[in-house]
Amino acid sequence: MSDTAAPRRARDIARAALIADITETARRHLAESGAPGLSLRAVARELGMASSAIYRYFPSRDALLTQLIIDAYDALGAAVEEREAAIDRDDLRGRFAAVAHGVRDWARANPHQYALIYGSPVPGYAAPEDTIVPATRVTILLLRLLAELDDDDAPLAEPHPEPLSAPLVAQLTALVEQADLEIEPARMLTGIGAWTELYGLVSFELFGQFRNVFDEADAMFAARVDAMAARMGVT
Amino acid sequence: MSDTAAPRRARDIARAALIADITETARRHLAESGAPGLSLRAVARELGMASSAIYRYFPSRDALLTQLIIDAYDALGAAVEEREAAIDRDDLRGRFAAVAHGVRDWARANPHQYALIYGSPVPGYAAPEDTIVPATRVTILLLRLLAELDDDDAPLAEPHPEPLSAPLVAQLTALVEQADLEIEPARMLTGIGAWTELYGLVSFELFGQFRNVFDEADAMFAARVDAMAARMGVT
DNA sequence: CCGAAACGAGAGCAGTGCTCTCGTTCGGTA
DNA sequence: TACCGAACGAGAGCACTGCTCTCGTTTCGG
Repeated sequence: MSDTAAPRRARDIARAALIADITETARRHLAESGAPGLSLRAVARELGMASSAIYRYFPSRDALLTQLIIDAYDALGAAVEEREAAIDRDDLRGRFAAVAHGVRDWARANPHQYALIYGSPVPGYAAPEDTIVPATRVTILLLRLLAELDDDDAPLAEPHPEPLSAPLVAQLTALVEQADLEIEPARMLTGIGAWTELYGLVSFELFGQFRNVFDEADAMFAARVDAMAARMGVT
Repeated sequence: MSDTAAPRRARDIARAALIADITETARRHLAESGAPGLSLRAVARELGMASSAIYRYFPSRDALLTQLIIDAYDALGAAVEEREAAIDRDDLRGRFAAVAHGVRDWARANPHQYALIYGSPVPGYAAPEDTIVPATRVTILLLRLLAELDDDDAPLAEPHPEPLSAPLVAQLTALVEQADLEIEPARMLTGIGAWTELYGLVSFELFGQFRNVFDEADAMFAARVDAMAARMGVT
């Protein structure tokens, strides 16, 4: 998947194909039963191989889960990027809405994969480096939007009663520089707020926190997305 | 715990004490190893009893988890209520900040319990009715705040480019009536946004989504709480 | 062509949730 | 008070898990 070395020898091709089969089967099991229900033995059984043979391809169950996490981040990123790319570049409001609704729609269509990447982490499990790049795909879309808003000098519409403290401004500017963009600190902070509210809404809906509160959350979500965009300065 | 029938007979007292012992031990294991690592057999072992004996008191592992969920909601609710109650009633901003920081501080002190109630739900597990009342304790504090703001006619400071749709207004007013309070729909919606952003921030921080982004989130969190309060009309 | 690496299968270990059975102990009632 | 059923604790056992180790077999490169 992330292997850059081109498989030359026949055995390597077979190996890559089998790895793909394993991840594909595992992904299907994950989609049906969730991460806790993902059983290495069940995957092996479905593929008609001994459970021990799986360990020739994945050193542990965690390694398999890591692959699924990367795949999930990539699938989410691809889905959202595609929706955002279909919007007119000048329509900043439409682009933000595309990102927000893209995240929600993908999450509702793939709840277990969403839970895998945005739910509670497995206690003993430390996310390896391989996961951080695909994890940023959606974030980057939002950051670009913020940068374009900054270009336009779009007026922020979120009140900050207290001026931002110097250390916080330093943190925010460091983040912006790290992304190689130009976004004023206050807008960056507002954007982070929108980012977290977005995932808060989706998580609440998917994890059942809106049960008996918003059994139908479409209108509420759309209105919140509207408000978030306005706060960031999208007209 | 939630038993209202007073234990009279000696056996009932012993039974209640043993149930308390089991939940206490389980809670400790949960705090150390997280929900997936909670083992009925390990709890039994520590209590010096056969694993099968646990089933005299909890019909299943899920039932034990349910008890822990209720306890976690209650612990969070109690912690936040205490902090909020210590603030001058007229200081609405201080009260909101107390709730927000109370949630975050409790979550950071009890990450596994927080994950248990606000993380990804266990796939096969359906939250029983017993959990919904303790789950609302923090929410009720926020709703009361919103109602007081409404009393004061505090001006909302969140832009809503699109007027709220009629069905959404209906949903919101239904929610407000259900809580037996008076809150105008737009403020209710803004409050829900703050509620979700609050938990989004805490979840992101605890679940590692802020790794390499905000390794130190105190200032950012405080600033966001400030902004949320301002949006709802807290001066 | 031959040896080393890769591979698949099977047995096995330690652990899990849960069930069933079998004695024991307790406690309300006759 | 004597008794009988309910509550109880322990142990064995089932089906399952992740993971390891061994032992033949297949494959492929020097």
